[in-house]
Amino acid sequence: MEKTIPLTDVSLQDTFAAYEQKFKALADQKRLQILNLLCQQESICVCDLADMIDMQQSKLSYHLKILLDADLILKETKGTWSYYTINQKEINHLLSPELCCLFRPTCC
Amino acid sequence: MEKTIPLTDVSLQDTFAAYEQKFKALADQKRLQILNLLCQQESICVCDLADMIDMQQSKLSYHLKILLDADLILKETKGTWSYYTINQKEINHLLSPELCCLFRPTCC
DNA sequence: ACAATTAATCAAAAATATTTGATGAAAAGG
DNA sequence: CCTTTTCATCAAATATTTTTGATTAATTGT
Repeated sequence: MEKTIPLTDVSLQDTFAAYEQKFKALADQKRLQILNLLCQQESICVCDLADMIDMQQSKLSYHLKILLDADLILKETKGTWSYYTINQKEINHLLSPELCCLFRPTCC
Repeated sequence: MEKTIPLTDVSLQDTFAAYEQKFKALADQKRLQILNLLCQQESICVCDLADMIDMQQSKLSYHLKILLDADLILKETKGTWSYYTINQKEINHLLSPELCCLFRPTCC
């Protein structure tokens, strides 16, 4: 007979999988620095950000994609420029008020 | 001439490094499941936990060490048993109230 | 039309993290 | 004592993530 798994456990596993992706995105110094900057800046384009954190463009795009896929940042394209902003709602849902000054906007 | 870095930036980098470790510890489904269980249970020993999540002992010890090193859980040894508890203070410092039911104790 | 700029993507290499099974140390119980 | 239980640690194998440099596509300014 097959091993059965309670339905509630299945959806809990899905929940953990979703949080895994978000915490993975947060689990990197460089990405935390990016969030910290986006948190103070309204919106920044890739080339400006590359200057600010001294990181080559392809590497920065890689890290931005990870944050974007985790829904922690948002992207708006204007012409050849890509402007990124922090996803305030998602960050606030995830992180404590104590982390507000570093990563949560509108807080301090 | 050497490139100089402002002092405040140096300590910001240290802060990001510290959070990187904590978010890395959270960035795994199995570890989130462990935290979720510890959150409801006061304290659990390794062998009971191994049964609960169906994971071999050496693997579980590996994951527990990562959570312990990140200060997200605490360990107390009694005889041959190791009992682990959630580090409520640290978890509360890190995660939002919205995540209370999954990972923050005393909340729900 | 052409050259330059912006940024995403790709494949290969390098670096890290995880899994596995075995071993060892410490304590418990007969 | 001797056997069993509990749990941490180790080295090797595997898997995943990150970095790098090159290429591509779209757009801008001349």
